[in-house]
Amino acid sequence: MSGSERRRPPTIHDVAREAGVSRGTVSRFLNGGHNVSPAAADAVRAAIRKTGYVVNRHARSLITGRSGSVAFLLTEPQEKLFEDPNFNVLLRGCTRALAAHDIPLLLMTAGTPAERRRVVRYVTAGHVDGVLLVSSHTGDPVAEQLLKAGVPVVAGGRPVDRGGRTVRIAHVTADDRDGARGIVRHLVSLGRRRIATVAGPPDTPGGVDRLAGWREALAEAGLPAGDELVAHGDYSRAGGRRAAAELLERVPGMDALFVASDLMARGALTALERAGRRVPDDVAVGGFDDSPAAVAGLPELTTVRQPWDRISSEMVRVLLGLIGGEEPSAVILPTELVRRQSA
Amino acid sequence: MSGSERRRPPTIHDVAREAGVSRGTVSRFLNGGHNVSPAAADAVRAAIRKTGYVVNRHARSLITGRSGSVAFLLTEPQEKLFEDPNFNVLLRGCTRALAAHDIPLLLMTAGTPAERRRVVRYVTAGHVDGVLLVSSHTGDPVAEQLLKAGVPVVAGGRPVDRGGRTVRIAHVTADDRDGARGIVRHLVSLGRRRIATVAGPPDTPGGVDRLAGWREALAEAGLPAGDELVAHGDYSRAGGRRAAAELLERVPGMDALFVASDLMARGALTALERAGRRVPDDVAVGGFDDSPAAVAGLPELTTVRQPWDRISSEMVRVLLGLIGGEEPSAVILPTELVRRQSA
DNA sequence: GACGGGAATGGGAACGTTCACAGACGCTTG
DNA sequence: CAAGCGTCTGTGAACGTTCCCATTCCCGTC
Repeated sequence: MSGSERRRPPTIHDVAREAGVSRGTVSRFLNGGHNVSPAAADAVRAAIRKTGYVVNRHARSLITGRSGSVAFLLTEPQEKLFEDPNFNVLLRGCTRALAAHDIPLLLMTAGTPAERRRVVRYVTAGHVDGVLLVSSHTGDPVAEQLLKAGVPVVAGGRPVDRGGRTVRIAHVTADDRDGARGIVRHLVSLGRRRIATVAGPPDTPGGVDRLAGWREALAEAGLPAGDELVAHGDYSRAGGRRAAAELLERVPGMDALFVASDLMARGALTALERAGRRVPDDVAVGGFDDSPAAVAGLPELTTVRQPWDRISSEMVRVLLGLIGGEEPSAVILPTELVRRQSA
Repeated sequence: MSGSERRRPPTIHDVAREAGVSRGTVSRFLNGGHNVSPAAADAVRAAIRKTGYVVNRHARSLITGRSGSVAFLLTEPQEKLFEDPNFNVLLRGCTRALAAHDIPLLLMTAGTPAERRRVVRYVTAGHVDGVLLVSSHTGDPVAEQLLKAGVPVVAGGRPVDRGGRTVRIAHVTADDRDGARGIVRHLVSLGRRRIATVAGPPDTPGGVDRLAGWREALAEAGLPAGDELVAHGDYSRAGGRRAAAELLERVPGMDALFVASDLMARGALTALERAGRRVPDDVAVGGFDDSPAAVAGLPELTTVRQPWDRISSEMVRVLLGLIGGEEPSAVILPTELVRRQSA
């Protein structure tokens, strides 16, 4: 078994000979079948089956200038990939959506400056046709460089600049503000009146928009929404615990808490438990994401479901459109309130 | 900004002209620099910097027959990727290790038969140079097909056939048996005498080897290790809960429990809590993996750390060796006992 | 029956690299 | 000084595909 030679695979030439047609015809058949007679198509089909032909993507890419592959680029430090379940769900969805188009996904991370350089060089050299960009933070230098180089880029989540304004990048995102408004309204409808929030970092769209939704829902209900009711976390479990503890100290009478991510919410639950508060009796808790963390312990979290399947499939759809020459577009998808035990 | 033309990138020819040498010299410089005079090397280096040249991998691959990329292949149903944190850690490690060699990683899944066909066709067509295979189950048809086609494959974890014997695939794994023996010895040293176990599925190496380690440690200590002390889970949280509940019914007097994965252990803790058992006072619990799940709740789990960083870097090392023509080898890495609250 | 036009086909050229080979050069050795 | 050898260099060929153009064929129309 040692020197197991890999035989030279059949080429388009072999198929053409087998089918009794020219390379050109086979190539046309492979690329949509336009201007190929039914008889020729049948012959080619049979020849492909017989020879076991598979197109050589390198040769194709060399001449078309397209690689037929797409990068999934994570511009957060790599650890994030594992702390935050959302990245995983997105990665799964994109892999699946791309597989349907027979497009391979290259996984790349750009957490450090060195990685960033490597990735930018690789991508701008044309080794991928487009980039699915995932990053929760703002002012991403990679995105700018790629855009400037004319590489099709679709961001997952609303890409914002340091001022919180939307950057002109094609993107797909859940309607964070509306989702937050919805779950806070739910808390209000349960009769809660002192509703605090653990927001995300102010330099992330989730941090900004979910906080805005919270404010709006409280304003609607004529309830207080002052800054003393807001603490910021970093989307980690520990950050959620700290922020909730801070709020408990500051607002001992709070009877509900909206946390901007499920993972932080789990941390917040720990803080509430330690402080002797019962959930949901003393404090109702709402999360965001409907990530695995939502049901990874008791009580299960009432939360806002982000439509990850649709987000990932839309990201792929928009990216392929961009690659095909369409104009950048933004897609905002509705969220869904998921009621469980915590509220 | 609409019709943003991507300029034709510089080729090796441009570099050669700029440096005043021939294509051949530039190519030799790029591929190790053998037989290139220092003067020529300097000129080429400068020319590359000036032109911003990046090698066109497609053209290179076309002639070398190598793609310069590697697939990370998950042969479990995709959902597994998200339920089981180990896959994530492995994925991160492999991405990082490959990045150091400037080798892109293609993420592929082969959960369904259709996906399997697609992947096998893609890989055997030579579109990747090798495969990092991750699968916890046995009798993997993909692995066999790839091996038969002469594709370099390295498995993460011990690849076993239906009889539990090691299959002849290069692989890298933690020493599951030894790790299990170690943590069970620890339980024994705490004075526990009725030590049950939630094992993994019997068709996985983790299921077989960790169970064997449990048996051996108990035999050493002269403690009972009968089948009534064994329940099987499926590596999911819910499975762990069910199995632990079953054991509680069957062996009410158990004072320690070794669970073959952290995730299942978290489920088992839920079952113990519901049954009113205190951990670790009434029942000491040991896990396996040292995954994020271990510290994702209270009590934090005493567990067996798998050396994921080393596993992934060794997988990459072995795979690159295989690609370079070396013989398949197996690497078994030691584990480490991590003491926390649960035991 | 000549003509126009669309569908189908074949084959040369090109994509950007590596490989193999031939040759030039400089040094050591007989 | 010739021969031999290792180092360095340039050039033509090849990799397998798509693109482009020229050509043929068929059908409908004037």
